[in-house]
Amino acid sequence: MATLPSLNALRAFEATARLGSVSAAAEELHVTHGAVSRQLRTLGEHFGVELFEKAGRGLVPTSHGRLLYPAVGEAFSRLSEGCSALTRHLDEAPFTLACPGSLLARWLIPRLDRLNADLPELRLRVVSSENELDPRREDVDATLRFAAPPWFDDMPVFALMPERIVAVATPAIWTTAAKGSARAMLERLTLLDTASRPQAWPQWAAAMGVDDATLAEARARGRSFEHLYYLLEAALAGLGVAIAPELLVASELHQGRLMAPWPAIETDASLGLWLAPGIDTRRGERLAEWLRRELTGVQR
Amino acid sequence: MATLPSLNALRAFEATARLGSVSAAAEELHVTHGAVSRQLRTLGEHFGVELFEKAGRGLVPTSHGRLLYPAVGEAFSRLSEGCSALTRHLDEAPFTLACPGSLLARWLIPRLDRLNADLPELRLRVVSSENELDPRREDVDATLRFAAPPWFDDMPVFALMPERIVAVATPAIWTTAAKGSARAMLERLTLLDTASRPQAWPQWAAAMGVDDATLAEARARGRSFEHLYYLLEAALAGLGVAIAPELLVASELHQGRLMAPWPAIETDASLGLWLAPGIDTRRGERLAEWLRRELTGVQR
DNA sequence: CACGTAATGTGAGAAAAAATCACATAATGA
DNA sequence: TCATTATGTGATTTTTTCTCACATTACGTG
Repeated sequence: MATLPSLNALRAFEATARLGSVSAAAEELHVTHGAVSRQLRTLGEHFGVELFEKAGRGLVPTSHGRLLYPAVGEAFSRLSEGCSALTRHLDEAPFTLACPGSLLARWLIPRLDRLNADLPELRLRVVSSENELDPRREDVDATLRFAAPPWFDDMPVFALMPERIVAVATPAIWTTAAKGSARAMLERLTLLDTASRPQAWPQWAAAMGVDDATLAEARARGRSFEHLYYLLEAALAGLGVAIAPELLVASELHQGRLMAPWPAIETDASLGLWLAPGIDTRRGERLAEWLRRELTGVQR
Repeated sequence: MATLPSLNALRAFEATARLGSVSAAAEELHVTHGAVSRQLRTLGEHFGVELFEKAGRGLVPTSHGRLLYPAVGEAFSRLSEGCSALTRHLDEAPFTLACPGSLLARWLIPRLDRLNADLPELRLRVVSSENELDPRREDVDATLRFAAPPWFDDMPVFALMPERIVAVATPAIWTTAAKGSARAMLERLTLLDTASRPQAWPQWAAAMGVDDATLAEARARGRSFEHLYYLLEAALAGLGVAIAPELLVASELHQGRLMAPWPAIETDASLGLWLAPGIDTRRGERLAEWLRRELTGVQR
């Protein structure tokens, strides 16, 4: 294979020959006419002949240019065809987002219509998992979940917001029970949590400055549920004080069905979007951007 | 037409996919493996997906890479085909060199076999013209001749050597005539020249410091011939002293059939090779290089 | 199973290519 | 002839690409 001339020069040649004008080619290639003119000069020098001659206001290929053009034209249209086929393929494939059931039910589903309307080209498909998610699943393009570092370093991750957990219960609980210190609350009320977040109460207690012994006693009296769904039902039924991500109880707090006397505290985990390696990054970025907008909108 | 990714990145992709190895592609493209690796990364980022994955010691295209490869492979082979077709066409076309008859007969023809043997790919065709040459003739790729500046500035020219003219005559003339000063010679001998070089004797006289009046008198007694061929015949027949380019009388001087008592002088002209615009420059350059080698060989 | 070997990946800086700007030059058509 | 619309080009800046050196990963052999 003889050494090819500069590919950019060939592209300039193709556009100029097709359009019959340096200026038009320059516009198509989003450069100045000077740039195209130089490329053509380079190409002419490569072959040692003039490839264009002036014809009125524009240029026409010389006999040598006419000899070269068909192959170059076909080559570039083949290239462009192939690249856009891949792009189209990537754009048309459904994008699969995995997500824990609780997050799906309580945060994502209410926003799913809007998400599909805003990013229809994503062709979003959501799958949930009741158990621990594996972000490396073959058939998953991205995973949305809370997780604490360290994160897999071979998977790009968009950290969306820190996890904030909050202690919630029905207004009735708070009025009948002491509203004093966190410690007082722990001593008198029943603690509710989920099996998937055994660290939630300890983290909360540590942030509130409550000693381990008091917490241990309280937890011994508490109850643990398999899923957030049951936890919330229990809290709403007035069984005790639940600890849960603020994001997932926001609507109950807003409606007044649950109340949170203490501000939410940040844990070391974050809500993040993990992208499968080798998967369409651009669409992952678009999704992350949308999620981030949605989340900052909630905080507003 | 969607905007294409970097063409060099596509070329790196094509070579890597075809050879199954970054290193092999790098070698083929005459760059380091690092350069190819970067190009592939760029291309992957353009599409937002991985195009290769590791397989043993090398790489194989992912499903996305396999989707892209056929088009890119075909495109590059089409490009390479087209470019080499043009190159081949240019190499195979005969190369026409124009040249004044005197130069052709007395310098080029004796060297023509060697020239064709050294540069067979030139497919050299020589045409001569008895009258003034027009280097712009349509059917001529290059013109070899003596000319003084100013030169056409739209035609590339390779200046090969300065023109040197020398006064020559048979040994008999020099022995019978005075061998004294140039002025003495001019006063006693018959001056011979060609109609195409009316400035030759004046240039020589000026270089030798002879006054105009003496020269004018001498020329009045002299004879002018239409072509160098007749001039040389006259000089060899002992009719007088001829002025001629040293290059064209070198063999007679070497054989001793003519002698030159004074050294040759340089004129403001040069022997040069004029290339027609729009014509294969590379072959012109090869020819110029050969001529230059040949001329320096003669001076040796 | 550690080790040599042969790949690829990557950060920093050097080198090369390309683009721009501003102006020169050339052809056209009123 | 002149305004208009092109292309060509020198000098400079910007961008891209490459190289180098080293890190990392996979393979196969003693």
